[in-house]
Amino acid sequence: MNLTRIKGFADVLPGDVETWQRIERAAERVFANYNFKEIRIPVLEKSELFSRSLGESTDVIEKEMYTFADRDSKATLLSLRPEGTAGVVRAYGEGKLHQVEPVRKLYYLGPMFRRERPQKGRLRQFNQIGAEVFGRTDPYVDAELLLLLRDLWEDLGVADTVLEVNSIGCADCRPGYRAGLVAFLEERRAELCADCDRRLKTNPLRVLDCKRPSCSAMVNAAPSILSHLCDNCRSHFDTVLGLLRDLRPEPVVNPRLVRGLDYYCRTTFEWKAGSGLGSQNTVAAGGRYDGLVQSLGGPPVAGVGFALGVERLALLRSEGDTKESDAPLLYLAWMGEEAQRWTFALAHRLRRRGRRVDMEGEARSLKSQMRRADKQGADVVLIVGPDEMEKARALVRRMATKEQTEVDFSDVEESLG
RNA sequence: GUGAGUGUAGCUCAAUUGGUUAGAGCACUGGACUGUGGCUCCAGGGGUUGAGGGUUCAAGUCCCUUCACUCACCCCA
Repeated sequence: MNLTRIKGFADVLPGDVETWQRIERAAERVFANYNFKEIRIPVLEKSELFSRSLGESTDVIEKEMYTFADRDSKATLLSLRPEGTAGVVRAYGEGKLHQVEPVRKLYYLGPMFRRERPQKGRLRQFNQIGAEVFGRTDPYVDAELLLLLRDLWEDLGVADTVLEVNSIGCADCRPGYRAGLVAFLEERRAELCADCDRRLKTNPLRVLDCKRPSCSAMVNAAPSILSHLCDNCRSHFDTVLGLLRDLRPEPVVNPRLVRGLDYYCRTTFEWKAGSGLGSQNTVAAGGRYDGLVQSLGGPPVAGVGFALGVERLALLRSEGDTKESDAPLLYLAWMGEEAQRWTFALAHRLRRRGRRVDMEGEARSLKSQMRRADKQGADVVLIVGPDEMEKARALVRRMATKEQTEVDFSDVEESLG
């Protein structure tokens, strides 16, 4: 093949699709339990929506977006969405959803696009299932989202996960903490790795989760965000933790957990896989973004949400997967053109009654047809050849028992439908 | 974007120091059984050795480029 798929874009072939359907159905079920409604939004938006939402200096905006000028207007740059929150926030404000009902619990699923180096669990077109709740500032929603995710793991049989939570404060307390952290790091600047030296200017909080041992050791001595939270953030976070006490596994408080996108405040979390994903092991992540809706021109309502990577979830449960079984298959085996015409018409009638039916299109030996019926898992094979056409009676073979009976043509539809 | 590794049939893998027509298992198709699945046996189809170029009498094997994948960074779901 000369024409192949482009780098970082994947086909999901039959056999793998079932895993996806299983995940999507489980998600739909769980979201319904928590009274979330689905929202569908475009994959293409004005670039400015993302840069204003995620932050100009984030990697996603600076070097990972698929951005281009529309054909008829060089002024408006468009981008394939790199994540879902910005678009949902936009739709929430644009649709004036807050006017009808101030609290909205929404979810979405679909492809996102980031031009990164592909590797396991990371593609340039990848799929996310995400949730956003607008209009609630209470800590109970934060906890509700995490419980919802736990329900989803349970439904899908995903074990061996770790939930890390943190609070990164709000507009009142974070600036003070940030200044203190920067001062602390400036003093030890010589010891920082090259990446962290850069982070010190662009996003100092990110120094906290540098994986290098030298930086990590230094950060241990750095001031912790959790001891600098204002009273409101402190009690919000404590309530969230209290509500999660019965979660298994119990959440790990990680004061160094910092999210990459600018809009987060207060509660942040990451749900990681213990094994099976390599270094890209975050399956779901999210947090609170109270100022975002308003900063994008919407009403002054709070927001919380998460996104989970469908590909990563699929990798976690690709082995020993219990696929949802298809309806039983009825296979029509025929010999001779007359029988073919008769079974073709019968297939049509049975399918309209909701039966899963298949048959060959070209003449094959009965043996071959039986073999294919078996391979496809048919529970019943109907055999019709010249003899049966003559007698107007079809042979019905039950595959599991090899039991074979004759049925009058006039009764076939009723007995198989 | 940086560094390293791996590319042989649909899948898992062979192929001597560079040496004949690149093999095997599984899978697929057909037959043994003129009209009966799973087991067995037999046969068949399927390869630009990822692609392009170079060295050589001769390249799956050596060199260069490129593409894809994997791992570690960066970053994120």
